[in-house]
Formats: sequence, structure tokens, C-alpha cells
Amino acid sequence: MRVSKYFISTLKEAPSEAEVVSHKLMLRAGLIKRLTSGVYTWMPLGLRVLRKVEAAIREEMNASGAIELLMPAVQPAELWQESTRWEQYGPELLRFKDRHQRDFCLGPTHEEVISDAVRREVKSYRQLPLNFYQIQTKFRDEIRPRFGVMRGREFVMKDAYSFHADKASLDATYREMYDCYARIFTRLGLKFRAVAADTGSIGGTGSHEFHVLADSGEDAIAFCPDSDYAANVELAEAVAPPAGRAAPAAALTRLHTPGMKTIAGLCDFLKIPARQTVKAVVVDDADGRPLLLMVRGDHELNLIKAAKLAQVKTPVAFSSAEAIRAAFGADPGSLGPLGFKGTVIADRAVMAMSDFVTGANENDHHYTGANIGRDFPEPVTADIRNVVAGDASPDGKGRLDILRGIEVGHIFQLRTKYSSAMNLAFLDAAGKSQIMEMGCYGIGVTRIVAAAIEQNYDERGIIFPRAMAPFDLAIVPIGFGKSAQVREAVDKLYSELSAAGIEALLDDRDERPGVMFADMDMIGVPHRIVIGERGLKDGTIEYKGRREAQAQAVAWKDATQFVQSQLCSD
RNA sequence: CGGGGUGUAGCUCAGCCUGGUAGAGUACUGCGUUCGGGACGCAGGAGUCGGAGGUUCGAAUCCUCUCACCCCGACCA
Repeated sequence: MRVSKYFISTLKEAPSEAEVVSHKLMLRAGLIKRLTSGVYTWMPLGLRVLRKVEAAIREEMNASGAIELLMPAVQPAELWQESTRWEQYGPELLRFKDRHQRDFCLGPTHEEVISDAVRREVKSYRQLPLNFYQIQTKFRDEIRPRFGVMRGREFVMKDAYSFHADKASLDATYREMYDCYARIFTRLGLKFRAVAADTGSIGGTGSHEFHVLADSGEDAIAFCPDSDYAANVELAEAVAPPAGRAAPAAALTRLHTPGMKTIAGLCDFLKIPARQTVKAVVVDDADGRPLLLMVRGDHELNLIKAAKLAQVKTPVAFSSAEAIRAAFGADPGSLGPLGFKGTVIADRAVMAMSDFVTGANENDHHYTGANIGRDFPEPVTADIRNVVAGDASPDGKGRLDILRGIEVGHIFQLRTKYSSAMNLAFLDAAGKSQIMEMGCYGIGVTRIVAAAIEQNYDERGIIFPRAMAPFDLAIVPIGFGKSAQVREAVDKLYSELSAAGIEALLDDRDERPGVMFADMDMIGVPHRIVIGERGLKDGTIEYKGRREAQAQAVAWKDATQFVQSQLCSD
């Protein structure tokens, strides 16, 4: 492609709407343009990147035996009413009426549509298993879109749905998709991690998320460097400390702690570490009465874990100030288990503590030397905290580390949730009607572009991994307008590379070198050739990889071959 | 939806407090000088000051309403 015949629009300053690196760079590189909140136009350069990502996904999906189709973005309400999600999905589902006042929605996902298609087409176990996928635009009316295409309302997703005669078949396809996803993200040049995920409301056994690792990621993932254990922090199990509880050594002592309402303040005041204190959080129990949750002072309560406890009301509700005062006789900041009449649930780590500090249930007072059993009854034990780096891995094979990630893929064993609701029946070998097992497998295609940038950039701009770069190579001529020799050289190289199937971007704008370098760096082209009279005099041109600091001279006669070998080597 | 903030040229922003004919940088057009990391000079085009209403002789500026967008919390690819 010649720049003079293409469209490139870079910005020196990032529009103020952008907060994160990938969003800023995508706007500055002219990849996307915002139309309205969470909705973006993919400009020509951005579209090239998006298409590369799609192509990689499509090839790997096809190779894994999945079959591509394309479903409508507009879906009738009837299907959603049948699956009961018309009511359940909530305001994220964008609904509207047609001219006949019939209800429709813009598809946020396609379980209903694919299920409808499959139940009309598939009647026999002999047609199974099947795995259909599409790469298609979704719309979810997110409460708060942000970070550009990272969390847009309209986005492109690859979604696959598999159908099976039995669980074993589902397991096999699930495994195949897991491996397929690993191949896709590897091929796209991303540093990623597959993690066990919460199965949420659907239940069942299998669900994994695929996270691109990035410090700016919205999710925290726990993994064990010494084993293959990896899980979303929401889910990762915090195991009980191995040491167990030491016998009480200190006497229970009541202290005046004026104004100390936070763990940090309390530790400062008493000159003790946070791990010697207990944090008290009060939520409503199943009957709406205050319930005390206890975690170690240096730990963080995990509300998703807490919500799974039978004693806790779901969704989790923090008790009101009035209810807390009535039940404890004190305000948050001075609460503790001593004398409290309601249910107390302690994290496993708390159960291993002795001689600790806790609120005295009187404002501005705490106890030191508190002990379970001696000073208050044994509480219910549960895992209710987030794991932290250094915790023992739940598989017993070492210690956990924490990384941040961006969720770009999610695979799920749906089992019969939708197939039973929508009656996906088939006849088995014995002629008996059975309900299909289902799996679903998603990849956020547009999100991958943003995630890749979060992982690959420098002060000059984007550094695209080769597989998703808009162009393989930039050719920058110095003095294009002035030097016939340069012009002939770049034209020759450009046509040779094109003939070899290499997508080169030839900057024939006759701009100043700095402008061309800045643009090519900004848009993330991974390789660059510079051709000027100076080098041609000695029979050389110049090559530089986007990540490299120094360019190297290459013999002009070897240029095409050299470029080909460079492109193959990364 | 709650809480905070911003709307002035394609982009980044000043001007608003204290009302008096719309500004800068960048980008864009033309000419000239430059030409290996976002050049310089001169000339030029470009803005319903988010929208509506009000106060006033006069509103970007003050008041009311409204819309849009961004940021912080509950969802998800």
C-alpha cells in the first residue's frame, strides 16, 4: 500500500476522552473514532488490524473442527421469552419495537438463536456433536462503557456453541476449544494465562477465562509458578494456614483507642502489624439481621465467596448503620465478636490466630489478647477472603502469585441450561428422546486489539505483534520527491515484496523523515526499511525492527531476501 | 442509577471569577526557505462558544432548564 493512496490520520495529542494507554494510542494512531459512548468506527487502519485478528481466530476455529455461520444482530423477543432471559437479562439488553409493535432486541449473545436453529435441524445423535461459531457484532448496553473498545457497548465477538449427545462429548469439545484458544492467543503473540473461572448462576463444572496479562487489567488472577494452578482471584481458594492455632498466651485487655476506626490507624496506634488484627464486616444474614464476617486485618473480604454462604443474604447487603448499632452497641470501626449475639463467620486465616486485636463493641475501644474459644464462642469457619501473593496454592504445590489480566476469552460448559429450556431434543441410538449437552466459547475480538496494545507499546506508539500488525513492513524513502534514484529503488523493492506476498506500507508522501518515522512508529508497523541516497551510494539500505534501538545496514542487492527472513524470524 | 467533572476551530486548551465585536498551540491551504526523528517564515481558511429559555443596552462570561461526554462504584468478551 502506498500512503499517498491510503488514509492515515495520526494525532500528536490524545483526545481527552481517553484514559488508558491502549485507548489513547488507538485514537492517536487513527485506528478508531468514537461515534457515541461505547460505540466506535473502525477506521481503515484499525480495520486491517481487526481483520487480522479475525483471520487468526477463524483459521484456528476451522482447524479445530468448528463450523462458521452468521446469525442476525436483530432478534425477536419470543426466543428470549422462551429462555426466560427477556425478563432476566435486565437493562443491558437493548430492546425496541418494529412498526407492528413487535418486540425485538439487539443480540448481546446468541444462545437463543443458535438453539432455535439447531433444534429445527438436528434430530439424531448421528448428527452430533456439532460446533457452530460466528464472528459478529454484539450490543450490550453496558452501565458504564470505558477504555475505548476495551469495554464498548457495540463490539465484535467470536462466539461458538457446541451441541452433544452426552457429557463425555462435551468434555472432549471443551478440551479442544481450550487448546484452540491457547493456539489463537499464542499465534497472536500475546502473553496470556488460562484460569479457572466462576461458573456463576449456571453452575456446572467447567469454565475457564483467558486473560491477556497487563498491569492495567481489570481482573486479578492468582496462579502458582510451580504448578499449572491458575484461577480468577474471585474464585481462588484461600486455604487454611498449616500451622493451626497457638494456645492463648496473653490476657484479654480492654484499651481506649480514641478515633481509631481503621486497621491502619489502629496498627499505628498500637505499634502492631495488621496481621495481628481482625477486620469486622457486617452484612445482612438470610433473614435480614446483622451477621459478622471476620477476616485478618491484612486480608480483603471476598464478597463473591461470602455471597455463596447459605447464612448470607444474596445479593450481599451491608447492614445499615442503625442495625449495626442496635446489634453491637457500637459503630463500624470498633466492632468485634465479643458479646455479639448473632452469627459470626470467620475466615480460615482468622481461625489460626491467637492473642489478636479486635473491636470491643464500644466506640473508641478495642481488645488486645483476644482468643477464640476462651473469649468468645467458636465461629463458623469459611473461606471468605481474597488470596494474596505468597498464600499456599490450593493444589498444595507451592505458593500463589498475583497478576493482573484482561479477559479476552471465556469457555463454558452450559450443560442443559438452554437446551432444556428450549427443548433441544434428539433421538439416541436406542430411539429414546434426550436433551443435548451444550457448551459455549467466546472471544472478544475487538477487545483483543486493545489488550494487545496494553501489552505492546512504548513512548513512540503501538508495537503490534506481527500477526495483527496492519502492515508487515514500512518503507520510508528519504528524498522521495527529489531523488529519482531513491524513487526507483523503493518502487523496485516495493513491487518485489508485494510479489512475495509481503504487505508493505510505502510512505511516498515526500514528507520530512521525522514525520514519516513518527507515523510509522505510532501505528505500530513491526519492521522498517529506510532508503536514501546516502546508503544507495554504498549499495546499502537500512533495516530496523520496531523494538530495536539501532538500525542496521543491509546490502541493497539482498534487500528482498533479508526482509523475508526478518519477517519469518519473528 | 448514585457521586464527581467537562462541553469554546479536526485535536489540546486559554478566555468565564470581574458581561463590551472569538483567542493560542497543533492540524489544514498557498508561497518561499529547509530536508535522516513530528522544521521555519509569511499569507490564509476554519468555531451555531453543546442546546433552549431568561436577566441585560449588550451574554462564551450571570441565572434556570436541558442534552452530550468523561471519571469513581454494582456487570461482562
